[in-house]
Amino acid sequence: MDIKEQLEVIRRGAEELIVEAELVDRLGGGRPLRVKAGFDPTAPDLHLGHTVLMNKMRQFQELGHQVIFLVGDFTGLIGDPTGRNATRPPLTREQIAENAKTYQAQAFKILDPGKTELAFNSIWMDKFTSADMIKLAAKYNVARMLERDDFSKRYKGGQSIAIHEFLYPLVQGYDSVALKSDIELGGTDQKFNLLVGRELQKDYGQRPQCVLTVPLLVGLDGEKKMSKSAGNYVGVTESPDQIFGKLMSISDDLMWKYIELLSFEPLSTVRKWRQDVEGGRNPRDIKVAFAQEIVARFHSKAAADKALADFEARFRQGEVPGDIPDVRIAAKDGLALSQVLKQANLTASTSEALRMIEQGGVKLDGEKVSDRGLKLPPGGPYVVQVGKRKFAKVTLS
RNA sequence: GGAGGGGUUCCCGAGCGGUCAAAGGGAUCAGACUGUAAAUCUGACGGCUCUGCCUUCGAAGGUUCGAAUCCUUCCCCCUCCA
Repeated sequence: MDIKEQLEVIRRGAEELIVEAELVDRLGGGRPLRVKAGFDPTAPDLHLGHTVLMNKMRQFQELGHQVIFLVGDFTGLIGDPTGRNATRPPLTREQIAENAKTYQAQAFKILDPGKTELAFNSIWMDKFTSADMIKLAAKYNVARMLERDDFSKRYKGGQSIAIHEFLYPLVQGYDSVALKSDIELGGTDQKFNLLVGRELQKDYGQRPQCVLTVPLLVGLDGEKKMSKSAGNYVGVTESPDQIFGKLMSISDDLMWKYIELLSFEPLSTVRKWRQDVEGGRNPRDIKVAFAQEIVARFHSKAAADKALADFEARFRQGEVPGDIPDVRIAAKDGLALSQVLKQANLTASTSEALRMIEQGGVKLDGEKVSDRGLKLPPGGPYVVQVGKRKFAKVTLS
């Protein structure tokens, strides 16, 4: 592939490339580039937002470059201050080892293990002496550190910045020296740290790496960035039905952003999709194809087909899904439906159950229930449904 | 150390003695519609043994027939000055 085409792939969905001319020069060098991406093993629960960066790594692999998956096991001991307004508590070695393992298992669903160099920065950092550390620290200064937005905010706000937090960007930058990286990838929030790598490489007599940042994936709500705490995420270990359903729930507009950052389909295909939709094709079709691709990536093609079939059956035909939980409730004399809903965990409270009935959101054996005082005699199983998504097969005994 | 502002239901944010389970917005959930768990519209949105009752407005006391609203003490945030 020529350099121009490579660049187009590299820029896909990317936020910023520093410096393009330098990268072009390296691509023309005829050897595979060393592509570094670091992972802080703090969050073992990966969601699609985390995979944006991995997808970019994969693209580099497909272009024939050498990708380095760097686990920041040493840096994890420091605690990355990025985006924080308070000092982050460091992890223990055991926690880090555990998290790193989970990380890798998920990462290789995207990356080609054969083309991935796994690195741990503890390998060189553990050998670092105090003198080495001071030498490293001497290469940067406080004013430049305070250029970083989160540091300067905390500094101005009179909040504490521990000295060790300054070391994080330095160590991350030194990793680039140790790995002799040609280009480092990271989220936009990592830009400062990535640039430190450039400076340090220069100081250590290396050619400074290029920097490519990718945007943070927007969550399902289309507003905040995807994160577990905001509840707007799709976890890579979630069930096929859930991944599929959640992706179908994103708005037609947001869909394009997701496809750009998450799909492996070539750009030419994506362009065609856009044209099709502009020409009147139902965006739902594209969304389905995309959702299937993602489910297949983390589960299997078969799971993706099944997720689609279940989805259509349930939402298009209003059918009851096959695998609904069985619930047994001890009630010899029968039980009010509102109580059944609550005890089967279909609603959070009795009040909510009554509301659902009043609003016509409850079905019993496929029939809409309108009597809020309805009492079920003992027996069953009753197929109880709340809304479109919550089901239970209830037996009273 | 000094001066001031504030803590309200999941979040933001009104209320400032009764008409307050507490405006409005967001989120969420349900219904309608549909091409989808898109968009749009409608409704609900503390709990319960549900035409009533119980618990909530930083915490604990107090005043009052009656307090989220007034008083006291305490805890926690924020802004400015030194």
